[in-house]
Amino acid sequence: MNTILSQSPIFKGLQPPEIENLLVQVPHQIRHFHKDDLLAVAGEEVKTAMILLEGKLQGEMVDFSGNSLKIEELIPPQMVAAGFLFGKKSRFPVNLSAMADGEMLIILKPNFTRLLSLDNRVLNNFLNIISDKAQFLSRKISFLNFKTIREKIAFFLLQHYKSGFRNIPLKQNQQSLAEMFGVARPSLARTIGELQREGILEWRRGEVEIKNAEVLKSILQ
Amino acid sequence: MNTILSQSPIFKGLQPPEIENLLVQVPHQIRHFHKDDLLAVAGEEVKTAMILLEGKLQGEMVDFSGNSLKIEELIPPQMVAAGFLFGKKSRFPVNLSAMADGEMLIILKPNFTRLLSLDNRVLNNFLNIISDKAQFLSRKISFLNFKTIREKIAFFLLQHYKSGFRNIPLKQNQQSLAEMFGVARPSLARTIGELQREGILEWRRGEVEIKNAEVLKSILQ
DNA sequence: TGAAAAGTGTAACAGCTGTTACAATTCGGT
DNA sequence: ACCGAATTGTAACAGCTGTTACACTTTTCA
Repeated sequence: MNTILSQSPIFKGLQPPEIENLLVQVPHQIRHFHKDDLLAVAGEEVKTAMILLEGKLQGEMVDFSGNSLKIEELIPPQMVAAGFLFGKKSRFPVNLSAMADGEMLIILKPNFTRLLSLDNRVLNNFLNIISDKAQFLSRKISFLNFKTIREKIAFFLLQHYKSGFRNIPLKQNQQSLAEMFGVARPSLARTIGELQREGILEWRRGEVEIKNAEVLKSILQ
Repeated sequence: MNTILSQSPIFKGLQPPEIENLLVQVPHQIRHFHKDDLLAVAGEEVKTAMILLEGKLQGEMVDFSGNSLKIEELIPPQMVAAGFLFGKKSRFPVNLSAMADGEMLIILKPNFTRLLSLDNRVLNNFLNIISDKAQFLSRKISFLNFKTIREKIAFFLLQHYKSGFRNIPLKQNQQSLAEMFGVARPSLARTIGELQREGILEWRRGEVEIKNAEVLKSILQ
C-alpha cells in the first residue's frame, strides 16, 4: 500500500518509510467497495479524507430534473473530495459512485488535520491539491460555458491534440462524453456526424482522427 | 486597516494586535486601484496573495467568442483568487477588474507561505477559504447546468426567499444578472416578462416580489 | 432642469438542442 | 460463432435561446 501512497499527490516527496511512520501516528482504515456502489450522495457531510487506492470512481451532479452532469472520474492514488473536507459546509457536491471494485484509505477529519500538522510537506501537498481542485472546477465552468456542442467538441479535441498526434484515443464512450459535456447523447452524435461530413474529423470507436485541425481551431473564435 | 483585517476570513479569530504582530514579520504592501482598472487577465500567473480592503472587484470569464460570464463579485475583506495561489498552474481563471475605487493588501507568495506557517489559526482559516472557494465553484457549476432560464431564475430567487420575505432586493441590474446566468440580456428579460404575466412574480427595479412561491418551486422539478 | 447615459420591455427570426423512437453496428461472454 | 447487450447513427419535431433592432423609461450628472 505504501508504494501506491508514495505516488499519491498528498504524500509526494515522501519515502514509503516516512509515510508508514506518519500513518502509525494517525488512525486510519481501509474501505472496500464494489462496482456501482454509491459511496456518497450529494449534500452528505464529508467526514473523512479519502485516498483512492484501487478502482475507479465518478462524481456526478444531478439536478432536480434528474439531468446528470459527470464532473470527473477519479483513479488511484488521487484524493477524493479534497476540496470539500474543510470550509463552512463540508458537503459532497456530487454523487460519488464506483465504476469498478476497489478500496480507499480513509482518515477522519480531525485525524487528517493532525496529519497535516505532523509534516509540512504533506500540508503543502494538500494546499496544492485543493488549489488544483479549484482550478479544475474553474476550467470546468469555462468549458461548460461554451454555447454550442461544436465548440465543446473542438475544445475537447484540441486539448489533446497539442502533442501533435492526429489520432486521439477516447477513453469514454459517447454517452459518457455527453454527460461530461452536459448535453444529450443524440445531440452529441448528430454534431459528430456533421463534423465528419464536413471532413474535419473521423470519429471511430475508441479514437478520433483529426483531419483538419485548422477548421477545428476556427470553431473556437 | 487592522480593524478591517480582523474581520477578514483569513485573520478570523485573531485580535488586531496579533494581526499587527504577524504583519510586522511578513513583508507586504498596499495596492491602490481605480474603477474599471483591469487588475489581472485570465491566464496571468498569480504571484501574490491579495486581500481586498476597500472597493469592489469582479471576476469574469471570457471565452474565445467574447462571451463573458461573471463568476463573482468580491467585497472587503475577502481574499482574491485564494484558490489559485497554490497548485500546479497558479493562474488567474478570470479577468479581474475593479467595479469601484479601492485598495488591497498584497503579499508575495513565499511571504504568504511564511505567514501560514507562523500562525496555525491563519493556516486553518486559509484551508477553509480555499475549500469554500471550491464549494462555491462547485455550486456555480450546478447552477449553470440548469437547462432553462426559467430554472435559473427560480433557483436564484428561491435561494433568497427562504428567509420568508416576499420581497427580494436585487443588488444587480438585468445585464449583470444575465452575465451571472450565462445568458443573453433580452432572453432574461423575456423570461421575466413571461413569469410576470403568469402572476408568479413582480419584477421591479431593485427588487422582486414573489407572488406564488409554489409555482416557482414546481419549476425546479 | 435638461440632456445624455443607462437600464428595461418587446418583437421577429434563425439556429441549436432535447426528446423520442428506432435502426444499425459492434462488443462481450459463453 | 452465436446471441444479447451495449453502443452508435439517424430522423422529425417542438421548444428554447441568441441576435438584432428599436421604443420606452429611469437615472445620472452637468
